[in-house]
Amino acid sequence: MNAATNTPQLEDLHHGGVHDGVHDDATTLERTLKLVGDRWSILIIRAALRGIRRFDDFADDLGIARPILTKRLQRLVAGGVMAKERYQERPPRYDYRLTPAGVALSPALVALIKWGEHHLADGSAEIVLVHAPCGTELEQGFWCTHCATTFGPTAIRALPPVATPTARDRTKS
Amino acid sequence: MNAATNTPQLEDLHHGGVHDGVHDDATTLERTLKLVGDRWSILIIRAALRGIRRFDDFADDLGIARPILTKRLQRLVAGGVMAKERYQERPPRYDYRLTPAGVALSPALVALIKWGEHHLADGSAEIVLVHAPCGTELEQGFWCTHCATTFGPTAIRALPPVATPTARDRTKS
DNA sequence: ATAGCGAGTACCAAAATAGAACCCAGTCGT
DNA sequence: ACGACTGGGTTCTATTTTGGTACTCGCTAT
Repeated sequence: MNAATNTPQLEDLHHGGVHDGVHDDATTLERTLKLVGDRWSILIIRAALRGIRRFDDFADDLGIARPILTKRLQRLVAGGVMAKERYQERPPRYDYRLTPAGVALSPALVALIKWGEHHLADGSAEIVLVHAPCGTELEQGFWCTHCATTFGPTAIRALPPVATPTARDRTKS
Repeated sequence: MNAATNTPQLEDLHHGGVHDGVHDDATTLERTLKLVGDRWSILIIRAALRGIRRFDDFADDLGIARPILTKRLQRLVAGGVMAKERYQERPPRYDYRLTPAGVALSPALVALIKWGEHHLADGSAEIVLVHAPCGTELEQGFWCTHCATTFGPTAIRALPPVATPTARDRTKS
């Protein structure tokens, strides 16, 4: 097997690999990306985190075509990320707000923002994310409660919850 | 962690606050999403982290149509996430591997994986990410080096880098 | 010479996206 | 009472992006 390559050790990020041809390879990541892995969903979530709730405000703020916005919002609602709520009865009006699951996407958002600011910034960073109470720039990373230490991506390994299926092995020669 | 989920304080995630209507909103996040914000790029990066390097192997592993793969790889290369390298001279052969910037996307990947496992898992988690040295499930989050504490998304605030209102942003009010 | 490999392209059909206009229920100003 | 307005969409068409299969091209090993 091709274990222990010189690459990062995240090498088994989706546990199995060898599939009998079935596409149950629709791993959680793939389904996650189906839900939020397009050019708009993340921006919608960011807008929602900024307090935007109403259809027209999303449309204005994002510059997204309205039919697409409709579909995205529906998908996010179906996926449990946002909830549609009637905020006013008389003329029935609805808005969209993040569910706790939606707010839980913040780490991903932050990771993308920080990555962009670091690796894609034209000139200097546009924004800096800080710890609100003290104003210090926040760090994001991994830590191990057992070792009480932080670490980088190369110290990550992915395990299936129970067993250890072998890594996909495309031994050619 | 995240108390008060219905009033996230990330409300200023891209510093504008009150929106000025201008579309210089091509913020870094938007550019980041243009680069990796589709259904394949993240999966390509995951595959690369698993050690996949060659065109055909990406194609096989992901089940992506080859023309799309070509475009995605080109885009990732152009964006500095991956590098195309000749790994053999005689019949000139190239492969693609992550740059450090590409590896730096791991936090985003991990955030998405963990979110999916937590909020989208059909049944139970498919994989668990662990701290390789000790095997303990990793935590991901934010910390403040000043306060020496960890915190959740509600304690995040976004600031413009120097608090200088970058003239173009002030043009409206 | 021919079969095969690796890394793509060419070509076409199907789907998603963008943009603008339109719809509908309710409400407000006059 | 009547038209304009508001909020939250839908319909329509044009364009772009995807997906799928087949093919090419340079090279090598048989």
